[in-house]
Amino acid sequence: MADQEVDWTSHAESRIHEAGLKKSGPRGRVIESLAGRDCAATALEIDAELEGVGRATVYRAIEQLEELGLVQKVDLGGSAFGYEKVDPSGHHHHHIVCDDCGKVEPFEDEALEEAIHDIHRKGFKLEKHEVTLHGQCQDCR
Amino acid sequence: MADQEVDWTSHAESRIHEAGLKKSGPRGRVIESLAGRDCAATALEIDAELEGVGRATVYRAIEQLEELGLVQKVDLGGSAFGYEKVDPSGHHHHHIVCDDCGKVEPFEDEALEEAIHDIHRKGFKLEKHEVTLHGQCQDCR
DNA sequence: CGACAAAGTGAGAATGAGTCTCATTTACTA
DNA sequence: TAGTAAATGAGACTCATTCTCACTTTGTCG
Ligand SMILES: [Zn+2]
Ligand SMILES: [Zn+2]
Ligand SMILES: [Zn+2]
Ligand SMILES: [Zn+2]
Repeated sequence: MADQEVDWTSHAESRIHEAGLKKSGPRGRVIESLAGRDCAATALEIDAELEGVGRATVYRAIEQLEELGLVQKVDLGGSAFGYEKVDPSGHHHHHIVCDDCGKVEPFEDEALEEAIHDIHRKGFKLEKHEVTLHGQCQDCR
Repeated sequence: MADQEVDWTSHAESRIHEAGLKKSGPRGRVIESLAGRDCAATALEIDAELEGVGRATVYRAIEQLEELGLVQKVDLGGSAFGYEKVDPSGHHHHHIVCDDCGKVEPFEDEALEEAIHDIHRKGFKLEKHEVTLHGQCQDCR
């Protein structure tokens, strides 16, 4: 387990405690599952991975984590959304999707972040952003 | 009806003909509906607008148009996807979504487009991109 | 013109992700 | 330890989207 995972897990647990929520095993396992990945997974993938944890609990946990800004929802082009942990430092990545086979790869780009940071919109308080690049991967050319 | 709509409509109809597809009234009405909007609508909104056109036909038409690059799918954060016409010139916009009320506004940003254009990814042929900014609109502050 | 094949269509069934309900259990707090 | 609010899991439910299928339209060829 990498340091970052430990950090995110305990960070998540403390934010949950600060929010007045109770400690719980099933939600803890959802947090662990998210901590162990470096890119997005669907709610049903997590549900399938966690035997003995109900679907409703998985969705609820993800929802709570999302409200606390600990997890973000990402559209991976398929039929289900993906969810991935949010690094408290603000460090993040975006995604490239192969529209043929569905493969998803994370990427980072500083110039892109700057361009987005410079966008201001009257009447809107901007909080986050999502960028998805679409194309074809090597295997599908 | 603006010039651009006429252009996109006939452009769409010819591309459909070129693709070996047959002329059809119901699909024509779906094309009209998309032509008449300058931002995204959901499939069910279009279906509701077009009395006498079956749901399956609306979805099929959108799918065909999407495959021909005439329409693009956009994730508006809600439960359904939006679809909007693609200008053959390549001119396009992205979206700002209010996560509280769901309001969607289009925006354009040249610096953002340049930053995206400069992104290259080994093993991927990039074809399109989607950018969504999230925040709160004035009414929801 | 017909006649044929391929594309198109609409009603409704089916699918599948996500949400809701509710009776029961668990965690904190006084 | 009792009270209270949060948490849980099974399963019912919703709703966007896809699929099926019998039937119609379109375009082509003779
Ligand atoms: Zn990711
Ligand atoms: Zn970013
Ligand atoms: Zn738009
Ligand atoms: Zn763009």
